[in-house]
Amino acid sequence: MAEVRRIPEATVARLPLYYRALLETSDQQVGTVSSERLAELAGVNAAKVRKDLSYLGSYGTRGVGYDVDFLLHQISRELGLTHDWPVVIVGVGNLGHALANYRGFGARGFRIVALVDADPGKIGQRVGELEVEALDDLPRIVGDREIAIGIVATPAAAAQEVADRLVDAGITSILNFAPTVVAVPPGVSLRKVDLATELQILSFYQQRKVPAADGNGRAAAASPRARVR
Amino acid sequence: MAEVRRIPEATVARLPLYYRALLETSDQQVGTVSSERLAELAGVNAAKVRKDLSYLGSYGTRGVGYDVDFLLHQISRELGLTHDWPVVIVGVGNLGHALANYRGFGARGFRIVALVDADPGKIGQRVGELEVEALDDLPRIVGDREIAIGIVATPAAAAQEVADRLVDAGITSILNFAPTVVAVPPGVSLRKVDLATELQILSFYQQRKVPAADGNGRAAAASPRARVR
DNA sequence: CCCACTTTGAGAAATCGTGCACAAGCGCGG
DNA sequence: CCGCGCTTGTGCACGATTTCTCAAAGTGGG
Repeated sequence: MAEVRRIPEATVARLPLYYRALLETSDQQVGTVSSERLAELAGVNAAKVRKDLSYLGSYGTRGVGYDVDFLLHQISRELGLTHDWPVVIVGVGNLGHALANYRGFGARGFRIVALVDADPGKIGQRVGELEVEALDDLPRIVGDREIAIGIVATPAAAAQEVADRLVDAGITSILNFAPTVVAVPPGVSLRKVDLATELQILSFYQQRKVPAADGNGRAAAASPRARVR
Repeated sequence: MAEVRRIPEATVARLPLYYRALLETSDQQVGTVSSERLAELAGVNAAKVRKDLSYLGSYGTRGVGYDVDFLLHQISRELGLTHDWPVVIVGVGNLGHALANYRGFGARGFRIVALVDADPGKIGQRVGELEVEALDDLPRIVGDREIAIGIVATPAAAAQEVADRLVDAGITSILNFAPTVVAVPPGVSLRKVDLATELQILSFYQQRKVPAADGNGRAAAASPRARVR
């Protein structure tokens, strides 16, 4: 078998965008899309779309475009969305609760199959279809249900400890919502979603828009500058 | 006055990490930190820390390190955290609700001052200290309370429309939680937080860890590869 | 006061990502 | 069967980011 194609990280991060754009396109009975159109839907430029897709293989047809369903299938396969991934959420506070009920995991492919919390008071509590289980049972839960992906939705102080336990239990991909840096051993993937950080980044650019605001705000019409990616 | 220092986007995205690390350090009565130590806390490498901080100015002391409180102040100022930013959340569903109650906006600097929803059934409903208001009142709300930052927590289908209304109302920074691409005019900053995308990225790397799993899972021990940033 | 040691700040090289430009390939009409 | 128009795939130049490296600058001990 051929060696595994190396796909740049930046490209991987955009594949989900294309995936979503294609899903919408597919719903509309359109047979093919051009890189131009796909770029518009995904909010990037056409050259980037073509380059990104070329890493997956030559799936387009010159003069025509990409077959929507075929490309959709290829990207699905590449992203590992052809089968379901069971997911465990640790931390059933405000955020964990919202995540558990969140229908918008958009494309399927992910299914929350366990909710875990350290607080004995929460164990047994029902959330939707699930019942909150004990943190100490993680190894059994992860093992029995063949869970590979864990979501950390605890307070910052508990995040590292929880991540460690997830890894010990056999989890190899972690999505961290706690506002803190978490370290994981090699071989374990980690991504983070951090509200405070995002707001602070916005704040940085926002601040630069108002040239001389000293305390009150809205000194002048926003200068048309600074675009955040 | 000197021209505005240009700070690379990648650096801006890391400033919040340093900020948080410094906050923790400051709590511990430590007077100075080295780039080495700061790097450890922020989960990056020391050279990067020094380069990043050097964009802000020469705030360190050779042979000693950085004065924690002084650096903290400089970064605060740079990020615009020296004053409060009022924030409006649009969409009071599961997610909006959780965000409204979320205490973990970590460092202060941001205060949710308005909740808005399009559903007449939700208007008037209380969430914490706030009362849900009508989407149509956005211009007044944003104007009166001098809000510059808006959070979109609606379903994907409504996101673009809501973003447009936010912009019309005078918002110039948007944080989008809806799983869809949103376009904004120049001069408006936009960042997104996308659960589905993050999970799909994890899935991509996760998939590559299990060499020959065809349907069942756990074919072998995870190969120690693929690190996601 | 000088020396050894530590740590920053920044030049320079290496790597990564982006966008342009265009040749190559494909479908369609004549 | 040929030529035209359209769109992909990709080489290449450029810009951004990361990493390496080391001189400069400060501290503390003798």
